Amino acid sequence: MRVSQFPLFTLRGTPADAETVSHRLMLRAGLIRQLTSGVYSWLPLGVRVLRKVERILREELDRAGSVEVSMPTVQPRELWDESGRWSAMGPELLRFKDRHDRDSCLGPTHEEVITDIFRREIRSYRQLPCNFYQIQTKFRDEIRPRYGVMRAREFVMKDAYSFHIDQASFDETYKAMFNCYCRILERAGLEYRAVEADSGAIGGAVSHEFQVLAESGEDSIFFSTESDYAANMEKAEALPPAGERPEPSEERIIIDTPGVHSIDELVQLTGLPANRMLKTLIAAGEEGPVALVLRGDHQLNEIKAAKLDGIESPLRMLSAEEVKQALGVGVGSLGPVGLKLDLYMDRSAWHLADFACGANIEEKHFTGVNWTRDLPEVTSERVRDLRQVVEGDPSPDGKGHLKMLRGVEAGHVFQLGTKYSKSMNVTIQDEHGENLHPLMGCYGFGVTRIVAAAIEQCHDEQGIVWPPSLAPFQVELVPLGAERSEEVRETANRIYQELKQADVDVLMDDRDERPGVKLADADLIGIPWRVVVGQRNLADNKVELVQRKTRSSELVSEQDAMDQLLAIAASSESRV
RNA sequence: CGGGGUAUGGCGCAGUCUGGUAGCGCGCCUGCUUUGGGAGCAGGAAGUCGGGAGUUCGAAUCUCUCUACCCCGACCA
Repeated sequence: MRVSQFPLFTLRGTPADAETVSHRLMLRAGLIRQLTSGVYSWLPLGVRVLRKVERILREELDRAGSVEVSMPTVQPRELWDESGRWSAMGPELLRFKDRHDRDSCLGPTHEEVITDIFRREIRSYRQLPCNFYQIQTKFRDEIRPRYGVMRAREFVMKDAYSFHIDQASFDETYKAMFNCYCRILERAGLEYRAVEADSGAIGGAVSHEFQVLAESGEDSIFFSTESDYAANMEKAEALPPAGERPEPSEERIIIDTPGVHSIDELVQLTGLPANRMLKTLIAAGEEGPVALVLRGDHQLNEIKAAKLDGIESPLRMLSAEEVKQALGVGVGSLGPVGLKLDLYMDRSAWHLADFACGANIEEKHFTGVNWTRDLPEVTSERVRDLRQVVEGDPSPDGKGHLKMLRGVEAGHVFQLGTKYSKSMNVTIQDEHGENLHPLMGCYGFGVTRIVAAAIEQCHDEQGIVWPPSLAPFQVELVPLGAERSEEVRETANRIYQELKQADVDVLMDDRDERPGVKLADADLIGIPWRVVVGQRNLADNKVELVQRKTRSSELVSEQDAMDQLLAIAASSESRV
């Protein structure tokens, strides 16, 4: 393409609203423009990147045995009533009425529709397993869209759904899809980790997220220094501390702690470390408040807490006022001693001896407290893993220690079990003529999001540095001063034609702009290879061949440049 | 939804406190010069100051109200 036919829409300045690198660069490079909150148009250059992503997805999904379909965005309420999600989804589901006053919604995901297709069309176990995917625009009315297309309300997702007669069949497909996602991200040229994830309300033991590593990622992922273990923060298990709990060596004493309402303040006042203190949090329970006791330096993992027996669902922590009202003491002075509530203790908290904690008396704390000696009624029966892991914790598989990285969730694969096949009354006859609810798997991948994630991971001061497989073009041809030099013009046109004939994706910047403008734009839009044709080097029969990633450049003959580019194009992933 | 902000040519902003009829930089258009890292000079186009209501002789500026967008928290591809 020629820029005169394929406008670039690059921006010199930085839009004020864009905070993250990828959002800024996507606007500056002319990939996207915002229409309204969380809703973006894709400009020509951006569309080409989307097509590259989609192409990889289609090839790999086809290879994995998934079959492409296309389902509607507009969906009738009745289907969602069947699955129960019309009421369960909440305001994230964008609802509207059509002209006949029928309730409808824009699909945030397509379990209902695919299940409906399945139950109408599939009758026999002989037709299983089956696996369908689509690449399609989704709408979720996010409370707070942000970071450009990273968390948009309207976005493109690849969603796939599989159906199985038994667990073995599901496991096989799950594994195939897991590997498929690994291949996709490898082909995209991105650094990523597949991590164990919590499957949330959907249930099912198996769930993995595919996290593209990036400093600015919204998710924290933990991995072992010495094994394959990797999990997101919600899921990562905190093991009990090693060894036996030390014996008590201090007397319990009560101290005045005026003005102390937090662990930090207690550390200040007493000089004791936070890891020798307890913090006591109060959650709403089914039969009154429940206390959750953690070590002072640890954070509650709300996903883990939500799964405790007797805890109100969804998890709700009592406000400071509610605590005061229920217990007659402020949140800053709570502790397990003498607390007449159901307790859950974190493993690390349970391992402490001679610790400090609130005395359940306003502005008083204990020091030298010990579980069994001072709290004989509390037993290990209520000890759970409640906290968030931190770097340096032992890996849950017993090998090595945990380190943390930030990631952007690009994909998520998990099992739905019979959630939809039951609620939507889908049955399949097995070989004995028995009717069974098929098992389902579902596999999501953020198409628009991964473009942002790729830029988060692949950029420098000057702009985007596309992995070749995602780049909108393979080669950018930059003639300098073509208006003044017939030789430049002819050489550039010749290279352009030859590359096109060789089926190399080439963009020629044929604008009548100064060299600086063209080169700065070339850096910004990040095409992997650049050929600069200028009078200066043509005098020596040379053109300049530049690699965007390394910024390394060499002066070569036109023929050498062609040979190198054709070799690169042939070996890389970057053809459309 | 709670908390905090912003709204003035295409983009980024000043002007608002202290009311007097809109300005700067970039971009855009024309011409001349320049031409290997975001050119120079000259000329030019472009704004119902987010909407509505009010106060006032007079409102971008003061008051009320509505709306949109952004940032911080819970959701998720």
